[in-house]
Amino acid sequence: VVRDDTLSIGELARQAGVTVKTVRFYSDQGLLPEAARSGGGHRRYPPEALARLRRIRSLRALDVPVPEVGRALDRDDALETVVARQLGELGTRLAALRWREAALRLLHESPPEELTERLELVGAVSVPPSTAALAAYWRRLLPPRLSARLRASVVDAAVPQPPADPRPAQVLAFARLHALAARATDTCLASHRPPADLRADVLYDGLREAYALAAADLTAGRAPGPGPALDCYVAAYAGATGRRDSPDFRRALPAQLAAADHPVMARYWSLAAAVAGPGADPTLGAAEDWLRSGLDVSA
Amino acid sequence: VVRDDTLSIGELARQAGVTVKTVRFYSDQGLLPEAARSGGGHRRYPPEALARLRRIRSLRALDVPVPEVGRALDRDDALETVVARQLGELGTRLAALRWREAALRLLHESPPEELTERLELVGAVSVPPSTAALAAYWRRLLPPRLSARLRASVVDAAVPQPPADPRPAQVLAFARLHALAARATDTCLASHRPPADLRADVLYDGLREAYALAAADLTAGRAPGPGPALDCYVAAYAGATGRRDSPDFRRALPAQLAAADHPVMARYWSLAAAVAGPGADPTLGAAEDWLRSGLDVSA
DNA sequence: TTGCTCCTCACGTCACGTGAGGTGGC
DNA sequence: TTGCTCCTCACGTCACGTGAGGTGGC
Repeated sequence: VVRDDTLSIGELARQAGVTVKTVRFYSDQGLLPEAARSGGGHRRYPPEALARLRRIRSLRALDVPVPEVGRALDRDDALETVVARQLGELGTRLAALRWREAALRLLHESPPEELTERLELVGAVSVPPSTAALAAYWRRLLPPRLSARLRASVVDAAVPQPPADPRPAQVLAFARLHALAARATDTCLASHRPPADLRADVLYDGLREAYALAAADLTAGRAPGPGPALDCYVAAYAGATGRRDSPDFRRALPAQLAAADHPVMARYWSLAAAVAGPGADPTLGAAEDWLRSGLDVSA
Repeated sequence: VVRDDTLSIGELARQAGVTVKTVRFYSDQGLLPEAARSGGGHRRYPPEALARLRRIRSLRALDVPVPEVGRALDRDDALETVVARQLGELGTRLAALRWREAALRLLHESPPEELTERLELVGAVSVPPSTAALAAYWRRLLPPRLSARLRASVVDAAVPQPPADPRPAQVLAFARLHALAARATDTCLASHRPPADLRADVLYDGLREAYALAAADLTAGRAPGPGPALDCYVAAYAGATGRRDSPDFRRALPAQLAAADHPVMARYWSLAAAVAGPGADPTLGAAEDWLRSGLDVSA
């Protein structure tokens, strides 16, 4: 009797811990070489097929797609490459799942009478969440004459990043921000545009610096008041309207600022702070508040 | 002209932020009521359909399956129930994804020469991981005469729970434990069974108590030595063999224990500790070590 | 009349699982 | 001879997306 070291499909499946159907599928896909068929058409596998099948199973257990498993086994792609790619893939899916879990937890913890409303609120934001709607809101809000560089930088600073592993409260805040931005109509936004003779680039360049200084003051716990941040803030408004910083200018500024205030901005910044969570850097809104308080204090 | 307040499928889709194909699909599934068809066969939707479609989209964004969405909308199931069920569903999937991510990260951080071996190692454990193989290992390891209650309690204490959000090192340790348990053959296990005249229930009941006391001592940072834990430990062995605690018995015990030692147990317990992670309760193995050191110290 | 919208099939996705109906091999 | 294994179709899964080929409606 000639000793045959090939394996039947059942044998192979059992030793690798998969079903016969699965082995048949891999064979049909060309992932697993059949040594030959027996007289009756039964598949016979060479002994190396077991190790190969185990590697297929290992990669599949990590959810590597079947075609990619094939490429990894046949050395077209290195194992390292496949692992790295799959890690990235999984990161995306994890982010989406974490967001969904926090959203569901929020609903689960909501009082019954708010459930329907909150479902609509969180259901309106995509999963994983996108900041595109908020960025669009800001682009419409900013003066049209602003340079592309400053526009991008302001949008970037004003739009909070959704956290990677959010708490339910952060999901709610983000959803509310989203709704706020979606409700803002173009006419409503246009009515709050600054006057046409304003030098937008001068203003926003100055504000950017002022906010950065104020944020540092805030983080350091300093009380609002005179200082480089406030000087920079006032200089931005003075420069933008072709004037100079002076006691008179400073006295008149708060009323002008208040007149240009958009009523929902306070809500925007408080929601943005809630999205970022405790311990995050101060928002532009918080910096603005700190600066205006400083203006009042020094008056 | 009669004012018609129905919506076309395109209108409806746009306002709800989904594709026309999707609306068609929901309509065909009976999720969305069509008011009627126009002369040319075009679907017309009543105005309430928009709110309904938005709710469908919200629930689908949370990955609630379509049939379940239908039940939630038609009040067969309360929204709360659906949310709770989906939260559970997501928890399971998150656990699996977190495990996979840690496994992939482990492979990603592995030196190239260990990659293949580790892939096989972690690929052999199911995702999410199951403790069934480890429990089976312990059931084969324990004396057959042990009562079901004690058997379950020992297995429970000896098998580490895989962490919900594992670090790569914990995945590796769990995979190694798994391989260790899988490699243990029945004959290898049988050769380490205790003698037949041993009163297994007396021994393991006593050991359970001794380990609990020793674990508390360990957690409190107490050095090995005489005390209630050690008394309990010695009493368990004495009682199991029909003897009494005595200086002679204590002197002879270490050699007997060493003779019965299973060579891979030290590795088992160190892996089990690695699976549990830093700051976890001491393993039974750590308690055993502490007790044996106490025996040596007091000799 | 010209685009745009809308219609209905039919098929694809992804990795197998589930039968049905029949046969090989110890 | 009796189970058990193995074979090949064909179809199902889940929530749509993608065409093809044709028509309605402003």
